[in-house]
Amino acid sequence: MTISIYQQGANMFKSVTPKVDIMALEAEVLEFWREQSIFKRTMDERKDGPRFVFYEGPPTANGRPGSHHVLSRSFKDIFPRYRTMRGYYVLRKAGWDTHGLPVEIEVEKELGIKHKSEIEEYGIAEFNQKCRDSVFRYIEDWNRLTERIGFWLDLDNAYATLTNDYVQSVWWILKQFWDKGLLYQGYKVVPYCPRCGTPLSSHEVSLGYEEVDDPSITVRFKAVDEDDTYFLVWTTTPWTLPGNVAITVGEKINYVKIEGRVSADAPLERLYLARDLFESVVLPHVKEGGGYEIVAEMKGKDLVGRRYEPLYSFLSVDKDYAYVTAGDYVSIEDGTGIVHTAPAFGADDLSTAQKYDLPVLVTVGPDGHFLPEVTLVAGMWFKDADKVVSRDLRNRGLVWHLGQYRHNYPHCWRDKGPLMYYARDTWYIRTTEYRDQLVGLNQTINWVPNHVKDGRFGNWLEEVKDWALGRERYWGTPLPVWVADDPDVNHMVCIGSVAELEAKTGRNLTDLDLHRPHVDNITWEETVDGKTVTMKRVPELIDVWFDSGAMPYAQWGYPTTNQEMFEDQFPADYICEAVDQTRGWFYSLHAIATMLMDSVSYKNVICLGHIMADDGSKMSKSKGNIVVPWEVLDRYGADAMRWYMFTAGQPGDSKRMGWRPSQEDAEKAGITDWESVKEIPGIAEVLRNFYLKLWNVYSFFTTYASLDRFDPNAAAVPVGERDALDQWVLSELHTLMRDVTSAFENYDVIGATRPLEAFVDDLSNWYLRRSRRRFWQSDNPQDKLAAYQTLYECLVTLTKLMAPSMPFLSEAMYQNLVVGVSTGEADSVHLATWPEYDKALINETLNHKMAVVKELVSLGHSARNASEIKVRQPLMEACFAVPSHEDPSVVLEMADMVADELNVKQVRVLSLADSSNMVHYSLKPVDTLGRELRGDFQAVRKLLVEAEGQQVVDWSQTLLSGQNITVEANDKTFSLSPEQVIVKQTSAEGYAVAEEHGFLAALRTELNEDLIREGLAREVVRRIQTMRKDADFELSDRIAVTYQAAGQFEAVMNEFADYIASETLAATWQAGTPGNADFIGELEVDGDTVLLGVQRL
RNA sequence: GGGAAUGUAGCUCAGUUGGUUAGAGCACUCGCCUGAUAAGCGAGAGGUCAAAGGUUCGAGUCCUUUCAUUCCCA
Repeated sequence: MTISIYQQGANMFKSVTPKVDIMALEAEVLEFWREQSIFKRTMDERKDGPRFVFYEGPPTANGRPGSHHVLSRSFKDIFPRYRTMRGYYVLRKAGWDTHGLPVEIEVEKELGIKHKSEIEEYGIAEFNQKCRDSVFRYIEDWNRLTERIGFWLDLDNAYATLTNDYVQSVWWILKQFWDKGLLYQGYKVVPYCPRCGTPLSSHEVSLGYEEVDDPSITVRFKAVDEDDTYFLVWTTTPWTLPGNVAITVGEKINYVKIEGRVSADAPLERLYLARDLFESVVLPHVKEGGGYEIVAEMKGKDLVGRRYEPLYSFLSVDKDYAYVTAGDYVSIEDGTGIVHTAPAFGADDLSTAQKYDLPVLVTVGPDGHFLPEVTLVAGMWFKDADKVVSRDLRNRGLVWHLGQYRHNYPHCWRDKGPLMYYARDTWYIRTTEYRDQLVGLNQTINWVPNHVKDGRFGNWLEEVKDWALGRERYWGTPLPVWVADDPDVNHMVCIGSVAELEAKTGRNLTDLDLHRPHVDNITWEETVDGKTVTMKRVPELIDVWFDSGAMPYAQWGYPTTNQEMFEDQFPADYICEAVDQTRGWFYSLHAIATMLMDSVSYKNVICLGHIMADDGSKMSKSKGNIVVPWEVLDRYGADAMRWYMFTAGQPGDSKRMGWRPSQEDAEKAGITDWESVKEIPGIAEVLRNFYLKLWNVYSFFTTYASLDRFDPNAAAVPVGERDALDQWVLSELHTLMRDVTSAFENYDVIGATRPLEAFVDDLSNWYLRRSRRRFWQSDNPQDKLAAYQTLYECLVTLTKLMAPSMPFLSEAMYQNLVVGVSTGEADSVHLATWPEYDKALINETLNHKMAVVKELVSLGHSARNASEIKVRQPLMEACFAVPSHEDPSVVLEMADMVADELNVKQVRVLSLADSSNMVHYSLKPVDTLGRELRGDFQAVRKLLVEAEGQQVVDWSQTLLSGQNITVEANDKTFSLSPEQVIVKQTSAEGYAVAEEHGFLAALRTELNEDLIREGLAREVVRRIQTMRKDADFELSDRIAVTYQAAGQFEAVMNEFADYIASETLAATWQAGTPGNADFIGELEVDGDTVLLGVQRL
């Protein structure tokens, strides 16, 4: 590899320019990883290490990967990289989800097929082959993106849910459930299109909502045990009334019995309905001469069990029915608070039927037409029966009110016809039997964010329903149940492996494709109770979520193959997907592991929010607000995009992402070169504020370290003998190591990333800025070495701390800083050992002191600003005050640094004596005083805060000298200690001052001749430096200076000759005409000028 | 219709068990510094903490209701 930034074997840092070509850097790192097989080595070299198990939630490769996949794949990558550095063996097997309806729909579109029946005409084998061909259509895109963003995943050994090994494992799991009696057949209400003869997925249903007018009918259900008394029931689907088996109330809802008549000529009657709906719903429909009054009140639970006369009795019924049931889905938003219940045509209705063991009356056939037995509407299209049933009930005096109701109702997205909620016979898994285990095991899982555990996911488990497993489709894992073809023989078997099938059939089925129609063609004969029957497979496939939830076992083909691999890799330590998987993969993994292994299948899970468009709306192709990941990567690189994903917000929150300006806005504004102006501000900021800042520190270090031939293997200067600034930055570094490590251990990604930004800022803008001169000095080699060693440790440690999050930059820096110059170190930062912090180096007091110093220096700058005296002009003195709860001695400890930073000769703490004329005091009680004083707190607080004049000076100085003060409020006397009152010194007069939160800086602005001349000397230095820069001299070039000074500059150029010469690396320094120098410049201050000539030597 | 999450400056986000004058970065304006920096430093402006009630000496934080957005379920 020809990598400019790595210089192998030279035993010397390669000097790095301040400019970085991120694209080239990342390409080179990728090439390096590839050539050295670094990813493979992270696994090979840790084979004997402790296990960290990661499961890849399989995506489908029949669509292109989007930005949200960069999000999830970055999060999937960061913890395995961290754990690898901690010495763990992390096997990272890729996986692909390949089955399901979306695949079929794609193929249907391709073939121009509209109806399910056309698939069978086309041929299931051919159709499924098309599906098989389509599922890996974009796998190359996926592989490329996965590599480009640095997601290390073993793509070469990926599992796929369509392989025979995988399907066979799924069969084995189903067989285990079958043997435990967990599989059964029952009804499930699905949105169903009777024209297409197929159920629709929820996604398809959401495509077809339309506003329609339906009948709104309020029906009298005659109570059996009371004369002239009815339950008032409301429905918008009269056609379902012949299927009625119950009416349902809400247990906690208040109901009333009312007595009266609906109109003058109507008979007297009593009606039950929800109390809250009496006035709003019933009374408006009462006609002239009618009226009702409340005669009794009761709760819904008091009505449960009451019987009524069925409206119809077309079908024979073998179970008890026609009574009042309870359901928590009953609302009093509309209707009457009593719900008509027809289990064949509503999901709530069916769950009530299952709860009460009610019959399911299927009055309509799968073709949408009524069965012949339902004589009233026999053979009629279901929707046409609304009118007939309404008319029939009206003729029988059972309709209390009939109107119209406008609402959104789902329609088939293919043929636009109304959907029918329809109970289909299907297979279930009895997950309800495991509810307690599901809930209990969930409590042991670490959820990020935590609220999902007891919120979205926990609630779902609490109310878990039996898992509807069957699908009447073509492309998927076939349900391995074979039934006798003779309806009189009740015999079924579940097949758990190909071997079992071979035993049954006596055939060699090694080459059998475990999909339809090939599996359907496998039949055999058995003798049951003396009858010989043919065993045929049931037509169903299974829910694709079961496929994905089976991956801990099926990715290894368990138990037929790889038993030891499975045991080694179960359960997962860590998985990560977006929040929509709570009822998807998170659930299917959890449910299967609970029922099969009595175990969790993952111990830690990060549940990510979605990526939204810039305005918070959904990203969609039709809106054109999709952010294509490749465009982001090509502009900002993978590290920046990853870092943005990690730091932009809480993992569980949705993130907004979009180009600004948007293409649309750019066009409106007449911008023609949108491609060159567009930005994603958040990611651009990552580059500016973190990546490039770090790069510049790195560039500074390598530049001077190679000039000075710094040897990182030299004996270390003991930390105790290093400069306070070194001790401070190392203390911050080890604090950072501690905090980042603890965040990684707690699956806290923000905690593992954001603190690095703050540290790099400190490193660059405080440590390095304050230390620069130490790298250039020539008279104190030990201090210089200490500075190099300190900065080196910071940079090397940073490469390791950010290796999991920014794998490319950290690798590039590590190669140059470590691999190039030291032997015996890991070949890649990703093979390196995670750095352990040294508790002894963490000095919280020092960290706090430096924070105070930075605050005071910042105020000093602020004061200079206010007085308009530039930093180049030295001043005599700076005075500081801190609030009473801070220690002012830090000012004196760090006096040199403060003085230098502010360019003042002397640093002082304001004393009580001299401050009284300079400072205004203000008082404030500590907040916790409120706990003691309770009701008197506000009065005392007011007294302190509003104190003025000599009073506040006396109180403040008393407190500052450590004594109590006495105040009177609410006719009581309070003695307050310095711990209970904060004294703030807030402003001063006659000085340049700045104040914030009681920290105060005051600069003495008075100048004398000495200070002015020194200021001029600095002006000269600055001018010469600028000339050096303009002349493109090298940093180490020596120069000759010739000058011609006038006025006050004459004295300055003599007095400060040595100072100016050493600052500017001037080897010769002489007065004269600079006429023959290479570069000439002029400096003018207050009318005096100096002419400067510089020449490279 | 039910459940969950979110709502703090123009934008992106912090804000510990309730407790200093609600903070930071970006963007904007002005100034400074520049011998590492695509940078840095300082100042200015910008907030009814989604809204309304309540608890409390004290609420961005706790409670109730409402609104908006998103996700899941129906």
